[in-house]
Amino acid sequence: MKDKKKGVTIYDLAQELNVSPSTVSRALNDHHSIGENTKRAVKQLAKKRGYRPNTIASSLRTNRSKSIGVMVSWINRPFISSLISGVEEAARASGHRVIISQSHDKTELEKENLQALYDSRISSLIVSLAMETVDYEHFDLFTDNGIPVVFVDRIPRKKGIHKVNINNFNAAFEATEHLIEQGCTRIAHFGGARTQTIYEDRRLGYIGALKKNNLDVDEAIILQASSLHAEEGLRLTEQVLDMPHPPNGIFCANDTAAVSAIRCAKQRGIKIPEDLAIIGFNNDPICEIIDPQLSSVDHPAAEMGMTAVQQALAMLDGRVATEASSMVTLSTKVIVRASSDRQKLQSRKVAEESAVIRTEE
Amino acid sequence: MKDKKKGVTIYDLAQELNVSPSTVSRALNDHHSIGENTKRAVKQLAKKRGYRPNTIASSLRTNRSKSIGVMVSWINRPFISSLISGVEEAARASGHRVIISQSHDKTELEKENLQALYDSRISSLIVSLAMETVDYEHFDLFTDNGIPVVFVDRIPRKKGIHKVNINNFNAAFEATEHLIEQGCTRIAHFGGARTQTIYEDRRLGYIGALKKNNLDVDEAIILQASSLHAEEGLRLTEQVLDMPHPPNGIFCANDTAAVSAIRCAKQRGIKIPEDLAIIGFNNDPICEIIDPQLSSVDHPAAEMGMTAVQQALAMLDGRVATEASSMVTLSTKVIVRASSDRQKLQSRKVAEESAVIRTEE
DNA sequence: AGGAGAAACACAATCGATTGCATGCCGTTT
DNA sequence: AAACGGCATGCAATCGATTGTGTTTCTCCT
Repeated sequence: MKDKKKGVTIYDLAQELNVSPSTVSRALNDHHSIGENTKRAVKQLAKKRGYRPNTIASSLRTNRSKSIGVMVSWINRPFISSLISGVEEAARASGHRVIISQSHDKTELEKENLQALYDSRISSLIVSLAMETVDYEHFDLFTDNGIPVVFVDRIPRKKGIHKVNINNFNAAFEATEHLIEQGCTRIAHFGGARTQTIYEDRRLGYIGALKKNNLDVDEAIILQASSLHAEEGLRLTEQVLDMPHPPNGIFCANDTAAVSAIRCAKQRGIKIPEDLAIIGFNNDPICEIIDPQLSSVDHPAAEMGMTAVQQALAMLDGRVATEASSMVTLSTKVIVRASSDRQKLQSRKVAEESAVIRTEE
Repeated sequence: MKDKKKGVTIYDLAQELNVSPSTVSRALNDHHSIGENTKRAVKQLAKKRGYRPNTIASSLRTNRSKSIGVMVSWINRPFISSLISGVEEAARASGHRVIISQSHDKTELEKENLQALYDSRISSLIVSLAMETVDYEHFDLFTDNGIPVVFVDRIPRKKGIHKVNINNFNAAFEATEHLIEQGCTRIAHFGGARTQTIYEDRRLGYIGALKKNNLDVDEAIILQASSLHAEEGLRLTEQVLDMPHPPNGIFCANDTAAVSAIRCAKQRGIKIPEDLAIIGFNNDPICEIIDPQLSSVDHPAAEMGMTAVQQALAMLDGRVATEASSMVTLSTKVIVRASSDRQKLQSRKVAEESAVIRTEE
């Protein structure tokens, strides 16, 4: 009975009800100029016939598609995949599609794929920058055309943008201070590319904690890698442990490097946390797997993704001006585990900064 | 000088070159009926004016969009996120977008989101089933309308479909036989929902290996969980270790459960691998983190994603008939690590089955 | 009673690219 | 010289929904 081949259009419905397609369209969109009876009849028939709106046609006409672009470095990383998971959930709840794209941490690829996303007429864009990226002109393509851009996690060092992040300075400060409380007097730091604000902020937070507690800031044990993967973590750990005066604590800007540090130290027979206390960042699943378990700073990854979507939607609705700037800061927690727990606290220390939304300027 | 507001269209180009829009369209698509000079002129001007095709308009007219839908259970899982990473890469290389969707392992959500993907006019669909899913009628929406569907990893128990997977039977067989070679005489198995072929096949492979080696098949130590997460792994491990005659080997259908098994056994002072040898499945990053390191079966996750895209594209091009069925089987490796290595081999055993593409029937 | 105004709907243009069907032109064949 | 065929291009319809601008028909008010 039912036509399977072609989809039902508003024309089909219009014909069957002896009204015009425009009436059907308006009825389905709850336009005020359509009578209640008509609306009811249209909607009923639409359901009966299994009408599905052609989003392509709608997009063409309105020049806006219900899709959100997501640009990240790599999808297959714990933090990023959780973030995207959150984005997908929030997007779906509001009837949006999610189009993903990877930059592989390369600016060139970021640019290319951004162009492709633009060509797809995405309604808004959520971005975590490629590690390499230091200038942000390629995002003007979107902002100049009124397409909301929300930066997440790896955000530009720039004013006048919309962003969702955590307070990296504070988080690093607290993580470092935790090590100090555990009696660490000489703390090394393994950071990422300083061109990325998150890594720079963590470095500054770390230094801030040292200074507040009257500890020396020794540049020799403040190391950075362009990519903090396992091998780099190993290399950096060996470097500091080979020093005549090695550190008794390490604050790593991610968990991957911290795990490498633990493994390297264990292999050398160094006791963790007695001789060397270690804390990471991200609270990846591996934190609970490694022995001793790794202390870390917990990120609300999925929540960041959902919040970013909400910000983007608010801009689309005009509730937030696209030209303005905004910042949502989510809270973090220092999770204390065996790798840094010299007093066997086995507890959690909560950074008392709750989520804050504020508009700059 | 340049108009920033509105995009350049083929009409703009046509006007400037004093040709018709249809000529411009054909020239850009390398249609044979357009002269070489004209093509050159059109393409040159297109580049000069920064022309970007309106994919929406094109999609409306042709009723096909260059986008691939991906439906998975959860994005934030190591295997899945690697798979998607592969999909994205292959899709981008062929000029396609990737739209993602999560089923959260629930059939109901899978159906809803599938409908949304259909409404988005995706050109093809790549699916890893929700754990719950046991009937597959909701995919007819695509197959009946000529939209290629490629199943990956968690595939239907059904003929006449297109799929990309691994040989789960063989992989499980080899993993189990590896444990037997290490001297295990009583091997437990932790599996997933038997309604999912991958878990059923692994179970059968495990049983096959036992039988071939004349070992008893004891249903009491063949356990399954609807979702093999960490807590379930712990529960199952306790269950078998509490038995009067506990196993001396465990083959887990995923690494998460295997890690739980290791931790549980360690806590009880059971020696691994001497008293209990353990092997997992997936070769997640945690395998190298846990102590002792976990043996596992390596999946080519990203490659599976890329292959699935290639299959979908082949169907779109007509190189593979949509109504036919096909299967691409990728190779797996048993990775031997400390958790099962009683002879301190520290080597890798490679399943000698290389990638095979074959068309059924 | 005359007109203002609103309620409810129809008409037709529009978004930008694609494509079947002409059309005009030139060269070649018979 | 008529006819045919192919090459290069133009014309106009089309995809399905949206929306500005009418056009009715009523109601209400002074």
